[in-house]
Amino acid sequence: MAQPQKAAQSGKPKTAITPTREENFPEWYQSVIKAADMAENSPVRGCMTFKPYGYALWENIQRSMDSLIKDAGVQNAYFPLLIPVSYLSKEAEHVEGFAKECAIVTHHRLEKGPKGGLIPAPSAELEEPFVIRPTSETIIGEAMARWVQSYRDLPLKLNQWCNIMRWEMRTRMFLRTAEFLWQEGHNAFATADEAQDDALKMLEVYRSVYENDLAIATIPGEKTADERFPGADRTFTLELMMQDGKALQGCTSHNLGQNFSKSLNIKYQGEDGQEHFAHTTSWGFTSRSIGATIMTHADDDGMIMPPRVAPYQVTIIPVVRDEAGKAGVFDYCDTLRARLKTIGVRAHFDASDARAPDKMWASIKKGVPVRVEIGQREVDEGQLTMTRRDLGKDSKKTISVDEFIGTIPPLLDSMQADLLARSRTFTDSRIHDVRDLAAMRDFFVAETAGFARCEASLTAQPEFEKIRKDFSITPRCLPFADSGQKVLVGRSY
RNA sequence: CGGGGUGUAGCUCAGCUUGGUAGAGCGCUACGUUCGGGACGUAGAGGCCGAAGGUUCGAAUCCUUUCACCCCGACCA
Repeated sequence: MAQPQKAAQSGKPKTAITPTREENFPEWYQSVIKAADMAENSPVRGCMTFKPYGYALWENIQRSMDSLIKDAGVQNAYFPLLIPVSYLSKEAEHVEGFAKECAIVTHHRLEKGPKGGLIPAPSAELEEPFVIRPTSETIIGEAMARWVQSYRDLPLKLNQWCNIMRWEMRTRMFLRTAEFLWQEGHNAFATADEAQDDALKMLEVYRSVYENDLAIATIPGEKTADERFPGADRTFTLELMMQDGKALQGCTSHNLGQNFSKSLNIKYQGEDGQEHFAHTTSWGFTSRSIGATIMTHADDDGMIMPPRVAPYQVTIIPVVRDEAGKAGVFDYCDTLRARLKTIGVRAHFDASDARAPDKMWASIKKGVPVRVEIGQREVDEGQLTMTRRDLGKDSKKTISVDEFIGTIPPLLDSMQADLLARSRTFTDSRIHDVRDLAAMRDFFVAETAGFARCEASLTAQPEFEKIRKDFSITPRCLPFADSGQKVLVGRSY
């Protein structure tokens, strides 16, 4: 657990999280997650446990995204976790990048082994093993092939919320774990144009969630040929800039053309009476977005939740001096909580018997947007004392409850806007134009440099490969904003 | 999969070189005084030292094997 630094010893301002971002960004990141009680590593290799507070954030993200997906005319469905190995073989061309890191189910029963303990029963070996889905392209494609007969069956737009398993070599909480949560959309269309429009339309859904809900500035663009999904004609992405200057791929939306429909046999009879292969898209957004939210907004005192998706938007902390006054303060707090609920503000009344300062720090580390403190003083005056998490203790002020109730919704909105503006300013400030590869090399000497933007043709020069290796950088995307003429290059997660 | 590191209390770690039967801080429990940006005192609970073998009168400590995790690479639909 991160302990507060003793200011007297260190001579630095006291921070709730150690180390600080500047001292050690990766360790700071882990500490923030722990201090906010969002998640922990599980006993299972490479997997993590979403604790209630972290899962509540995911649920809020999910709720918002799900609504936008449905608005786009997509229906939710659910397909099996286990996929017959033979299905993966169907897309032999993509197996290279696809099936290597799968978990495989080979037995259907356990029995007592010779050393005690349970082992897979040799007599219960499956004739055809299953893989635990690393993505559901094949099994959904198999269904689509049966469901699509006529052009009247198109477009067919399906989405599923589920877990995925990829046996990743190196894992990091939220950012890359062996098992993770996501949604995967799989749409099929009659024409190439529709599929292309769709890939961009779903990317726009993701942009909306990142910017409007998570308050994270995005850089929409297209992946370069080297970076795109092997089975895709075109891959679109939102690249995000984290506080350490590294890129995080926020999501992907693929125009798969007819590559998958041909290998999975998704075809339809057109108005012309002829058979045609469908044009498909796939698009995914994962629980990595939580990692992005942390690395974008959190500071050296812990998490900062964007109000729109914050599990709690307000924490109410009672400050009680003696048992005699406790009931009155608690009633006052609970009444406030109830009033906030009626105006649609998610409030948490911390009635636990922890000490008031500990409750305050818990609220800070969890990143609750607004902290309210209520003691006998406030009760007597019909007031409350509030502090904004993003501005810290200097923003502490005492106002009437009525004023608070009247101003809290717009206040949360403006905090949301402030966070996005801050993220946008930061992102823009770390993008630097470079004219040539020598300038690029100079730029990346700084560990936290950010992104270099240059003519796309520069990365085709042989010397680029060397820079790429020397600094562990990759082309992140061809931003739409530059009409695909320029490329952003940076370090990434 | 290559290179390095670590497994001892819920957490972070000391002890291991020079074998002698378990330690600290934080956290937790109880009581008292406290309580508005991280309180303090007193008294407690809590560990077959990652696992399996071996050496020894005796192993957290030495040897062998094995498993897991972390960091740096490679990988990352």
